[in-house]
Amino acid sequence: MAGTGVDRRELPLISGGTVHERADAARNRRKVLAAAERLFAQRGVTAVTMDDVAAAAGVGKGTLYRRFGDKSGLAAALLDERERDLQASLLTGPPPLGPGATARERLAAFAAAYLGYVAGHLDLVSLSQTASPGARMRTGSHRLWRQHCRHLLAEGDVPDPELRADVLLAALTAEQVRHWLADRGHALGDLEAAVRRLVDSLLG
Amino acid sequence: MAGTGVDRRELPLISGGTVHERADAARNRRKVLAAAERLFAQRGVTAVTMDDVAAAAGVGKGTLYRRFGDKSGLAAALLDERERDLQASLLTGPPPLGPGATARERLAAFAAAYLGYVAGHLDLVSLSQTASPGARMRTGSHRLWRQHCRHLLAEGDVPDPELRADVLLAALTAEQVRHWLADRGHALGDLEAAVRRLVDSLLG
DNA sequence: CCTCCATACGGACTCAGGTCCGCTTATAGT
DNA sequence: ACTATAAGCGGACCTGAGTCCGTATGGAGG
Repeated sequence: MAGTGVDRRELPLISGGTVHERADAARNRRKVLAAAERLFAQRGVTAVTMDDVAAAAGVGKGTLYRRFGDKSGLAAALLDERERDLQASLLTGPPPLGPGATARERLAAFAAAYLGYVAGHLDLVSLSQTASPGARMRTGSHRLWRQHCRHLLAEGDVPDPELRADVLLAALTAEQVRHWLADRGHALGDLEAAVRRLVDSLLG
Repeated sequence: MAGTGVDRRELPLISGGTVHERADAARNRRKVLAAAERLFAQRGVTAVTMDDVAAAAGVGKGTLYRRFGDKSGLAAALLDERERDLQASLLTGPPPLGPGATARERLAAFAAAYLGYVAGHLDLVSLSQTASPGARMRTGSHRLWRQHCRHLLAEGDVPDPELRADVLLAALTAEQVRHWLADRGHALGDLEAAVRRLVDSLLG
């Protein structure tokens, strides 16, 4: 979570708790995110190239790549802000998403909420997951979702909680959700109900 | 299953039950598959470009793409033959893979066998699944695996058999399996056992 | 205020996947 | 055998992702 893109070397948390980011760099980062958001909204994610973003932001391509690593990093950075709400709800929000409900209830609530999040930003999430193979696992936020699921599954005293956390998240990939919604024509509500039942099964 | 690549218009089954394939076309198809197999074995899948394959096969790039659609199609064609064994076992082989065992036993056996198949051809399967987004769902063989799972799950009287079939296959994506094996350092045997337990949960 | 250099910039360049289209040829029909 | 024609061929070409490297500059230390 946190970092607004960038691979390994940590950089400013989103709020700007600057460890040492040059002013021009911060300005460019903001320009790029704003331009990307606008272009994606206007033309659709797939129709926008990295050159487009760079040009619209009035920035060189190198800058773009230095900041965000690759296209999926840019998508992750844009999603970062939107994930914040969900993440906060999990950690400190009211039940059933936050602490206070049973592990079973919390996991079902998480799965439903995560499904909604993915469905609500399909293209962006898809991009962040599929731009490069294995990108999905490497996002900071993925680690958080994963840990949350693992934790709740372990509380439920299920075998292989870690692996089942991966299974649950693998089931809710952007491409999988897209397939259910678009190719299979399922309604989001039906999916949500089915996913809740699935969680129930996973918890034995 | 069946088609040796090619997008929509069906073409010769692998054995060559020619619906109408020109002799030179068949020859080129074989040359390409042979060259691709050799190059992939020699240099590793990711280090081989489509130009390499075309050149090694003594064929133009256009021919390559006409035959196999895209890189993932080429991978699928190469896997085709290796899938055949597993597919035959499911349909007509001895239990527990084939008919004769309980749905639960058969599904556990399938999951374990499929895991082994994916792990045994990680790079190729990965390529066939990730070359283009959504490629995974569109393979002929995927439909077969899916239907098989759906069928067994339905026999087990589980809710949402179709969706759970997708979940099971989503859990056994090449990238996911690679992550478990390489990044997480799990042993294939442990994974197999865990996947069997997972199937048990899925069947209530 | 000045200097210095780590940090950042930008755009030319490389590389690989995928498309296009004019030419060639296998083969069905006569 | 002889066409006519649909199927196939090949490689030049296009596009877009990601890299490289010479140049510019923010800002810390003097």
